[in-house]
Amino acid sequence: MTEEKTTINDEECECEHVHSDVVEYVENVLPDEEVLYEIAELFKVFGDSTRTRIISALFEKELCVCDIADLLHMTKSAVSHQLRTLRQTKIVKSRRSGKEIFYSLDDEHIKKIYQMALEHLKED
Amino acid sequence: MTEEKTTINDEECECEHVHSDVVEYVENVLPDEEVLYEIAELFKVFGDSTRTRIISALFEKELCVCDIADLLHMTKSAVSHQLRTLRQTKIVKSRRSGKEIFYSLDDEHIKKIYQMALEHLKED
DNA sequence: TAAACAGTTGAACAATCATTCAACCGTTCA
DNA sequence: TGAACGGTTGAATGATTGTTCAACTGTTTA
Repeated sequence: MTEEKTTINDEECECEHVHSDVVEYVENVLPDEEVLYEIAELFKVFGDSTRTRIISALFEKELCVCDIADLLHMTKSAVSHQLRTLRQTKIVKSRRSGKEIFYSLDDEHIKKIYQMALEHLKED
Repeated sequence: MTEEKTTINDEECECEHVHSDVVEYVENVLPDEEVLYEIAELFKVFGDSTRTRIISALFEKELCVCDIADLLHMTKSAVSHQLRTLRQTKIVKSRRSGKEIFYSLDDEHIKKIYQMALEHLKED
């Protein structure tokens, strides 16, 4: 019944009766596969409490790696690894000043998304 | 200064010179650890493309498990597992109608968060 | 009642990922 | 110049998690 991958098959869902009209409609208005993947990638970055803690700290002030490590009781290495992810996804930007490197938020949307999540959690 | 939890140590960050005033300020305005954890948990749910695909499909129409499985070319089991996560986090609700179980979005905030992410991605 | 179908569930497996550790780079300053 | 410090990086490890598989529950219907 389930002829695997390679040639994606409609019967892969093992279903007999599907609401084909509805499915077809949704199929057509659904955003591109690629966009949905990118959305997931963005949220994945927020989906770690170390990173949400870093982000919420940077809402308040520009901070160097040592500051963040001290604030979160973590090693510089662990913090640096997470900052790398945040840098690569353009959520955070950095500037060097002498030996220190200061980090701050790079995007305004980030703030909105974050605050929307807070609102959602408050309504419980 | 920051005698946190059980025995967490200030030197854990291995830093010599920290901007203590700034750190102290941020420490005081930072949301509760628990809230930051919950935010991460919420975003974690969005951080998977299977789930973003399911969510965006449910934006359009109420769908049963078979419909979703067919739409995403996945097995019913895989879809059901993800729906369970979405149900537990109150993102999705279900109603039974005969043999079928129909799923739909449970929360308005979800839509906003999702759309905010789309906006963020468009600005590239 | 029993077959058939929609959906769920738990265990197992594979992949992903956060943290640690140790070695490294870049800048300052003595 | 070289020691000292802030920060980065890659490999290794342990934990988390998405999908598969097989067995199961609940509802309909013949």
